[in-house]
This record gives sequence, structure tokens and C-alpha cells, in this order.
Amino acid sequence: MQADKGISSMNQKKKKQLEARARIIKALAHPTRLFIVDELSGGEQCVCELTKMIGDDISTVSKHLSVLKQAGIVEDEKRGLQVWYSLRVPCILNFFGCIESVLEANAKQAREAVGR
Amino acid sequence: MQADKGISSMNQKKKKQLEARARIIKALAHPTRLFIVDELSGGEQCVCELTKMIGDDISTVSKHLSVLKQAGIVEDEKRGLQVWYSLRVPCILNFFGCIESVLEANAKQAREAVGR
DNA sequence: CATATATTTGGTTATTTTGCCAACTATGCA
DNA sequence: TGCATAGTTGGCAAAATAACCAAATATATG
Repeated sequence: MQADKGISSMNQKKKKQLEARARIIKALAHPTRLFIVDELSGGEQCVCELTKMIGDDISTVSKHLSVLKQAGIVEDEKRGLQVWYSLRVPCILNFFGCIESVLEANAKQAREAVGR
Repeated sequence: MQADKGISSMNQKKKKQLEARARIIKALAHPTRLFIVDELSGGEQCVCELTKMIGDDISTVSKHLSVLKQAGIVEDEKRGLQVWYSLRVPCILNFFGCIESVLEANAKQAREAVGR
């Protein structure tokens, strides 16, 4: 028994829960995908438009969108030739407030480390 | 000009900001590290105790802690033989509320997809 | 039907991340 | 001083990611 690695003494349920959370957070953990989420906070966008803004190959953008969709962060709808993406769970945005305060704390500490 | 890849038309400042955010989110994007953050929300812990709970090699746990520290999410303090870690920016916890609602939305959709 | 546009998918290579072991550092204590 | 305990660091192999190109799909239109 206990062939698994990590967090091994924990009950299986809590372990699954942590893995599920990590999958979603991982989906957000890329600059391009953060850009997309930020952009979609202003309303839906089609892949072509996002691709123009991002500047990567469209296949790369499409794969980023697929990661976000897979995680349940965005949803898509095909209309004619285009596919439109939108945020599925907008609270994702609050999220950034805290990230920002980590960054501020880091910056503050960096200033203090230099002497001011 | 514009040798960079991705989000290429964006101004440099916004780009840096997205990268900084992604770095922090990436630090959270692992089940073990989520476990640690969750654990530290109840107060500081030493590496030895976290290691017992997690069940990985202590060097593995130490590296996870180092990732979190590097990102500015936790801080450490050596006391005698032990090193105690604590959350540096507790708002990180709010964070999880939204992750949870993504998971719930996913689960709901999965149920509906099955026909109920 | 043939063609053009929008997007996804498959395949490949390069890079990053994980996790373990071994070696090293730091601290406390006999 | 010598030994034990707690943690970090270096090194390595395996696994996961990322980005590009080419090929495949799907839809609209002449």
C-alpha cells in the first residue's frame, strides 16, 4: 500500500482536491494565458483577434486557449468561421489583486534591502 | 526591434507585469506547494514537520519551500536547528475561493453532461 | 464543387520542472 | 572535539511544457 508519492499520509480525497486545484492554477501560470484572461475580462474575443494582439503563431494561441478551456476557466462558441472565447468564471479576476500585493511586498522588500 | 516572442505588440511594461504575475502563480501551481500554503494558513511550521506530513524526501520539500520563498509567498526564520516557514502575504488564501468555484462549475457541467 | 479563411491537431525539438540521492553546512550537545 | 539532527544544494534522469511548422477540419462563398 501507499505506492503513491508525496503527501502520502494524507487521505485520498484531500490529495485529489489539491491536485484539482493545482491543475487550475497551472492553467493560469503563463504570461500569455494571463494576458488572455485579462483581455477576456473586457468581453469575449475571437481567436484571430487574440492572436493579433499576442503575436505568436495562431496554433500556439489556440493551444493556450485549449489549456484554459480544459481547466474550465474559459468557454468557447463557434460563430461562422470564428470561435469566440469568454471567461466562464469571472471571479478569476479577483485573484489578481492578491498576486499584485505579493509583487508589491517583494518590491518593497527589495527597496529596503538596498537601504531604502 | 521586436526580437521577442509572444505578446509582442504589447508595451514592455505590461509584458513584464504579466511575466511577474505568472512567476508567482507558477510558484503556487503544484499540489505539494498548495498543501504547504494551506498548512501555513494555520500558522508557521518547521520543515521537519511539513516533511512528515508530505512524505517526500526532505530535500524535495525544501526545494518546494524554496520555490515559494523565491516567489515571495512565504518567509523563513531559523531557530536553533529548525527553520520555520510562514505565509508572507496571507491574502493568498482568498485566492482559493475562486479556484473552488471553477471546480464547482466544472463538476456541475460534468453532471449536466451526463444528463443530470 | 473549388477556394479562401479561421481554427485545431499532430509531430518535433528545446526548455523547464520534479524528485531522488549524495554531499555539504549549520547548530546543539555530550 | 565529535556526533547527531535539520536543512540546503548539486547533480542527474524522467516527465511535463512550450512554440513552431505542416497537415487536417470546418465553414462560408463564388
